[in-house]
Amino acid sequence: MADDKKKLYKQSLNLPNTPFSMEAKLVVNEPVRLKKWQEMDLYHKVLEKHAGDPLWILHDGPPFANGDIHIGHLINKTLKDCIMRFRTMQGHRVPYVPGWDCHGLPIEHKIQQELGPKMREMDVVDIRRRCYDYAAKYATIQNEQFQRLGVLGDWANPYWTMKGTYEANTLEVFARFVENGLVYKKLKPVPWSIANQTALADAELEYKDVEDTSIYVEFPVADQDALRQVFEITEQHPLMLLVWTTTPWTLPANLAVAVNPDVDYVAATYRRDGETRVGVIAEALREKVLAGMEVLAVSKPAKGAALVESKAQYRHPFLDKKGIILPANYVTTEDGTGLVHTAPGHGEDDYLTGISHGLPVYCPVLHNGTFDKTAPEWLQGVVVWKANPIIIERLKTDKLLLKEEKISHSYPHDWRSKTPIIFRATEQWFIAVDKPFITPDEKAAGKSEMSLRDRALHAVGRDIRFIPDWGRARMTGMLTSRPDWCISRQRAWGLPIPVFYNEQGEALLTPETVMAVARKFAEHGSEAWFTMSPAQLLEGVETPANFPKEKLRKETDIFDVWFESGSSWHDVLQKREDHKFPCDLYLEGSDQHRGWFQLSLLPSLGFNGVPPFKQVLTHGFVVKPDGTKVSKSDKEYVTAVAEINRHGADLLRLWCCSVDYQGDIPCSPKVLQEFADKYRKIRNTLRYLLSNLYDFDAAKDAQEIPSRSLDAWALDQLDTLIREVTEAYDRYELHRAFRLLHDFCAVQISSVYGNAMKDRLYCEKPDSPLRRRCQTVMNQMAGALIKLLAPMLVFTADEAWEHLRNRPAGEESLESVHLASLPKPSGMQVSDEIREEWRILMELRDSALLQLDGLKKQVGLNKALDAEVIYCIDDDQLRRRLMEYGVDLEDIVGAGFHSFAEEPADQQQAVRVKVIDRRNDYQACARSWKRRPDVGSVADYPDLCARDAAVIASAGAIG
RNA sequence: GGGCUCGUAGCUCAGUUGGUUAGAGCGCGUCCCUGAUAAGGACGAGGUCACAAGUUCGAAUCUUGUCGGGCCCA
Repeated sequence: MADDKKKLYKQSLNLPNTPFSMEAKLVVNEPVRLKKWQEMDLYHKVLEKHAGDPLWILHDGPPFANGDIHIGHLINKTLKDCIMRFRTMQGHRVPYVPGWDCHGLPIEHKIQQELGPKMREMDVVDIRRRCYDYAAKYATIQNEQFQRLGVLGDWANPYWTMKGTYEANTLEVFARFVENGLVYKKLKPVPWSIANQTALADAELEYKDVEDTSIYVEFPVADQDALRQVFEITEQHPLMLLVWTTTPWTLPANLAVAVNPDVDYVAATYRRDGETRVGVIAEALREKVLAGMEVLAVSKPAKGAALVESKAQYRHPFLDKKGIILPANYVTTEDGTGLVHTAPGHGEDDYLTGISHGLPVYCPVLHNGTFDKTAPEWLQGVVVWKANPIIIERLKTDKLLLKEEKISHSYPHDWRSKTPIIFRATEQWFIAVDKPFITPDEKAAGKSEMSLRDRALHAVGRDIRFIPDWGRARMTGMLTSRPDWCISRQRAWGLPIPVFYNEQGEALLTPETVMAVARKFAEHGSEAWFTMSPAQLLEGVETPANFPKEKLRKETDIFDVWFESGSSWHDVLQKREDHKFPCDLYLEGSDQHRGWFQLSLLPSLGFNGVPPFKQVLTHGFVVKPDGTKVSKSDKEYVTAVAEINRHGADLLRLWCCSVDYQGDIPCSPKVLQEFADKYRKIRNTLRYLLSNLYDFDAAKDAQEIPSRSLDAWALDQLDTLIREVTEAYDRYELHRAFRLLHDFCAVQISSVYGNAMKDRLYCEKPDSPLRRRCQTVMNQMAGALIKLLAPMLVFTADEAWEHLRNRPAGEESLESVHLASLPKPSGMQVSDEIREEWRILMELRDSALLQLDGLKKQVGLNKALDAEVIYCIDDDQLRRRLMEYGVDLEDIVGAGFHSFAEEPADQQQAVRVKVIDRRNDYQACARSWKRRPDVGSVADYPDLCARDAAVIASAGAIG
């Protein structure tokens, strides 16, 4: 009997109900929704929806078309997508064209590996065809994987740097550089494989520990007196620079000796082989180098800078020429003598030091590793590796070898032939960074010439916004120190540099010739370079008399891939419809300060005179939970594809948005696993809201919200949330947006408001104003939350949107939340007085909860519904105001009943709250479970409180 | 070795111009509810703010250095 009644009462409640399931089943459901979006062409629908809105463009940096996407890609694309979706909802038209970097060494190597030795017999066109197919395959695979992540974009029309039109556009940029006079050719040392007689890229070097002979050589000083003055010595023994090298064979190319201007040097007098000599050496290394020798005297120290200033020259140890002393900061006192042998034709450092002081790039070594005719006769035709002992012997004969020793160090090797490489100066193409130029527009505007470097520094310093802000300093540093851009590579898989040579070896390179080739590439792709003759390629262009078309030879070098990817703004922003230049945002990992950001900035400055972007945002790198970097062989390595298949894209997206991307981003499978709780909290909160709105019809049921109510408090909290989340998104602080949203679900809704509203939602008559009021607020909450979550949880928000019965005005029929706009705050005005009341109520709530906990422990009061909350106030006015909150005063802590007492509160507070166990005083209502004095007050329903009796009575009357 | 950068509870984050006992959510522990139920609630324990000096009446916050991590160079 009692059980029957219980059942009956339960059936009379308005319990939550929704088809929006608790279990997300993201892995199963996301692909279904994705298909739906693709079928309805959501991307273009969204663009159409915003047809009249201003453009906002994020230009996509192209990932390399190689392998599956990893967690770094996932972070990058998720941040992009999230930001673009926010901008869309904010009221922008946001077209997004993804792209891929398709040329380059890694792909060429993969193909080499696949082909093995037979590659040598293959035609370059054939090899390139295979490279193309390989890149196309992975660009397509990654395309699908990015779509699976939920990234919205024009996936059917991505840019590929290897497409003919793209290549032509890159050449168009190059043509402008030629026109501006910024392209030139000169010698530069590059890693060179003697075995394969080819230049190598850095990525093709393999460092191995080897044992070499290092020698200490005495370089006789030519202006002895000048240097003696520096050290304040008077003895007339021969003065020598003591120079150390691990590559004796580069001595024939020696042009200078580098010293560190800040290091102390001394002149040490020593005896060797019966002769007394004075050697210049770094103070810190004197004892080590001269150990075992008879040292007679050591001079006062002098800075390296003083050596440079003395302008003293030295005689080359075995050639009839003089060298100079140069300053270089990279000179250390770790090993050697502190005086570094400098051969600009044989090393990167040497080269940079040399050219900055006007030295030629001299390299007497031929492509086969032998000395050429400019080398001394006794070395001509000798392979450099055989030259070491010959040179050492020669130095010994001339008594200029101080000592020799074996040294074990790491030395680069050609990873194919496994042989040590050499640095050899070869002809390379460059872009001048310091040469002033002017664009036609600027000329018309009466501006003056400026170099690429100055333009870049100006733009970075003033015009571009960096997020985080330190990106500016980082890029400024890199721009300040960067050398001219070497744009040529001696490889097969890339964009050919469109230069022709006549029989005299002179280069033909004009804007017209470049554009002629560009037209062919646009039509046939860069294959044309290999399949067509120079005459065909130059169709429509007159060549000078000394460049007869039929006698021309084609350049074999290709472009540095950075020049291609760095010209993407031209292909996408300037050539595609519905784009703009410059764009609003470039967003990549922080390694791209040196990479794509800088190498997009320079081409754009050369072509347009202005940067391609207004803002640059960078994110950090994924690290293991202990903060160290992940490698592919690591157990902590997280595969994006596997994790999406395990957890669903939304969970990973949410995780991406929850971390502060400015620094390192710790990640592991475990981290993601644990993150599922946060997703569930948000999902369940949405579910709770939706499930209490099943019978709500905003058009008829919506209520005014009185200020003195928890509803108004909740609405105000929602307004704050909307404002703060919007602001966080707007500042790209996604993790802040996430935290605000999550905490709102956990605290404001789950713990406070949702909990307090249960009694009225369930027990009141369905259409009671109290209940409808709450539903009015919950409906607002659901709408706003779903929208604010949409940029992050693209699938879940869309699913929830389907179950939202009362959508915001004007958006009722939208098929997807992604077509909706940002929620707006209710605009409700709240007086300071009300705000103070809310503050007091929340404080009292804390106090009451604490007291409830005490009663639970002391007397076993387990249900708050068995307690009464007494508000003790002696301020009549305040009491009257609080009374307006009605049942909120008990529901806010889940109590069964509340009352007021005139007991004075203590001095500290205006109001005090007292919680009393009423299990022995009142009866509990059988329906609402509230324990209160009015239970049994309606004669027909002795087990119900007055409210529930009325509800049942009216329901009975209806039924 | 250089440039830039990061280091606050187990985790993810707040900490305004230096100013009480350094906060939140999650997780964890204990308990409650069983009308959000593979849910929900309450309470509680967790921190030498990487370390060390210094400036100051007072430092998570400013300065210098040290240690450890990351990106980019060399």
